[in-house]
Amino acid sequence: MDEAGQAERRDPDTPPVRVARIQDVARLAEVSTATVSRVLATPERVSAEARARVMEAIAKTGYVPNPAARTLRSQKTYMVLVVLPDLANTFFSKILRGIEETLFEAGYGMIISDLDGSPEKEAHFAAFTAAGRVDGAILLNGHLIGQSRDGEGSAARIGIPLVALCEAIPGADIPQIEIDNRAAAAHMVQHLAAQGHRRIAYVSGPAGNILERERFQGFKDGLEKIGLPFDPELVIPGDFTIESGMAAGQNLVARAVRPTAVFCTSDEMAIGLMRTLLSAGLRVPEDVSVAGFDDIEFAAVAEPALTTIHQPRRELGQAAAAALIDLLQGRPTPKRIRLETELVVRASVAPPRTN
Amino acid sequence: MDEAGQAERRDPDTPPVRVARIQDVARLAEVSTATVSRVLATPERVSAEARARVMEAIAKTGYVPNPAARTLRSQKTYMVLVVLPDLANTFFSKILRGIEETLFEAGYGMIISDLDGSPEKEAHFAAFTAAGRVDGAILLNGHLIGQSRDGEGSAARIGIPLVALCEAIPGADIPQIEIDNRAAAAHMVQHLAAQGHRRIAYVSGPAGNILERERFQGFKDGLEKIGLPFDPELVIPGDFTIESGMAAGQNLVARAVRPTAVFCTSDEMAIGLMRTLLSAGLRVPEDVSVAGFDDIEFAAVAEPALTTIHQPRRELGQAAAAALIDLLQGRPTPKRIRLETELVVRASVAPPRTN
DNA sequence: AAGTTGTATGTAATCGATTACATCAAGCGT
DNA sequence: ACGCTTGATGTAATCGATTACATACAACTT
Repeated sequence: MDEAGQAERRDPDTPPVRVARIQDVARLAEVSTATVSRVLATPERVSAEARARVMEAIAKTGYVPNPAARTLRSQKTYMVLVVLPDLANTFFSKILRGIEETLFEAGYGMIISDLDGSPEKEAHFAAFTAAGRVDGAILLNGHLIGQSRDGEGSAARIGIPLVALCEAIPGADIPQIEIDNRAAAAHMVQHLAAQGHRRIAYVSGPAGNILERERFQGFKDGLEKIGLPFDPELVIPGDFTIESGMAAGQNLVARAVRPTAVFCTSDEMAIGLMRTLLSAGLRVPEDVSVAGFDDIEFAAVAEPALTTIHQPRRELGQAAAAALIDLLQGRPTPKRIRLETELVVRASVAPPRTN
Repeated sequence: MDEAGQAERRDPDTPPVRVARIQDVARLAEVSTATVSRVLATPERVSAEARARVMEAIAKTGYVPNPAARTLRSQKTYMVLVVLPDLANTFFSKILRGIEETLFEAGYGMIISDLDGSPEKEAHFAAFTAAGRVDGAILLNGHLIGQSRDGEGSAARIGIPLVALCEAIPGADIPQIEIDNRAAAAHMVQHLAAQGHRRIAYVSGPAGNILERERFQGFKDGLEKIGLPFDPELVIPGDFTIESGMAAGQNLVARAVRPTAVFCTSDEMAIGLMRTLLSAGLRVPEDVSVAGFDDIEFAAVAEPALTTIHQPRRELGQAAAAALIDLLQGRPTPKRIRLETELVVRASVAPPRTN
């Protein structure tokens, strides 16, 4: 025999936990291991009597199949990788919960990878998937793993099922779950215009980001629809974070001629921006109206409460997980799912002063 | 032979990805698989020449060890389970990031389980750990898996290394990483008193929660130190959520005699409470001072900016992960690590009006 | 020179499931 | 009654690593 057999794992006072193996169940139920395996995988192919005996033996022994052995043989991990750019970002947490819920119900576990802007980590996770640690992946980061934003990727070749969530991945032939960012942004501009605003600033997301591009397009669509010219002076750079929102606020405060409304492409930026405006003695919405995007929890309790675009985050997560599961189990999957957004009107937007 | 050999995974247009196996590396390097394995695990036990050949073969083939096979044989998963009560709670995200960072550097992956208050899920994850899917677990939920808050648990018997983070687990002989909630709460009360407050309300966490118990003790400690009587009337129930903070705000608004300061045991409650007060026409801090606990990102940008207790969340996560890794690798681990908190003074607390 | 020790490597058992294939009995058509 | 299908079950190969044990050889001792 090998080694010390079933030695305790660490030290003598830890009871030597013997987990039941399929052999133990088979012996107890007086069947072969094949039958036990079949009871779990394809119960209809086992006689009722044998099935009952096996089930009883499983209950008695507390048998749980060893996932490593199962994976090794069947090449299925029942694990899904979720790749996201920043775990600490509020926006993702509710999405993650939606994903987790749906995966859990289907018997899948979730492994999270926070890319953290590090190519090194990305390479690691590319290897991760390649090594067969997961059956599939949900990508929230807007590009394939191991692929530069514009270059050729390796993840597609890895050949595990992928689903893109929120940030569509151009050119990738995988299911995309998203909202209509462009239409939602246009909608917001129209709302601001309907309140009487004519000088509307735009606080952008990070350059190159697909959400940013779509929302920016929507911003311009909105201006066009209401017959306003696009003024590059009114575009303020941001990157979706609170800090960049505060910086954008400084930018505004420093201006001689200020816009009457500011459309921030994330709630975090809107809240940061409002903070700066208020600290500088400007009032929202009396002096400047502010609108956000996402409808995170804090949007409703900000002061003033934030007018924004509601994204069904939990549902987005659920839909992505469901799509991936369909893919994994060989069911047909729509290539694109678009969930509805909603304009949420709160106190941070009001008609401009008419003086 | 078995089945269809190395058939493509899904459909014919997916290139049949052949991942290199240890055999392939061994053949290419003209050594046995044992030597390849040793190069990876104990390079010092392999001659320099053989090692070089193997390394080259690994690079050439892009070999990555199959984790399922490795786990099956060695009983090590290089996976850690993180159990938390609510993934959607802002408070946890930065902690998770700290955990992930440290685990990643040590070559461990992270599986997240959102308990979501469901005993069913808990049972599932107890089985999860029992089945050997993870080497260890970090518990943020304040009790052992599969154990009721006061009852006997099964997780301890499962025998995998555990670490408790934030919510100490009384009676469990495992490393606990936390802050001194009691001292921090007392500190805040003293700060409020130093500003001149004498009627200080307390918005509690969920009943029975260990954080709540400690902070409540600290609240009473603080009162005692400054010679104020404890008044049960000034305790308002909450559960750490924004919503409960808003409800607590209603409670205050409805009172004839209001406290001059409110200490909320979470920032989320403080922000919700301020929302309600402001909506009711009360001013913060002019009419009521408000203090929080945690120092989440939004505390600094709230209006008014929130005075609170800063918790080093990332560091807490890192410390917990490091402790678990020590445990997993057989190094000695301190039974209790307490990280420092800091009182962050912002605008939401001011001296009470003297009229 | 024989014995001892140590180092490097190979051989093959092993981890615990899944599953292709073999076997066997019962049911059925003719 | 004979062959054939169908259904239930068992046997054993297999997944891809790790690692106990065996072996081979070089370097020292005495």
